[in-house]
Amino acid sequence: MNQRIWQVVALIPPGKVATYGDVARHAGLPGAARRVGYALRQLPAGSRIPWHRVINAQGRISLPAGTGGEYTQRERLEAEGVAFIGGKIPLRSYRWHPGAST
DNA sequence: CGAATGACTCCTT
DNA sequence: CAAGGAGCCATTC
Repeated sequence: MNQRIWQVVALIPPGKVATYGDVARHAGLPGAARRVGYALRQLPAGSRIPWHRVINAQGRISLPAGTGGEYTQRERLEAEGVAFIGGKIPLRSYRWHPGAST
């Protein structure tokens, strides 16, 4: 199941982001946004899963401060071209749409 | 099986 | 915009 979520997260294109709810929905788990966070938490350190492209519906980083994860995620996103406006990401522009790549 | 928890989301005030 | 409450699903004890 986690693999299911990781798979969806893995196909998120760079420079774009998706919300937990969106990932859950595309993973076939509508309403399981929490499951996404849970799965990402179980995500191995050596995984190639761009978990940093997953954020909450507020366009903000949900990672708990103290683990430094919030910092890493922001750094990675900015490195991919994602901008933090007012401390958050404008989902209106960066929200990932499956199949909308081309 | 029952109760508690969590990288969540939506609605109302 | 900020804060509070309820719903959601799976994992863990």
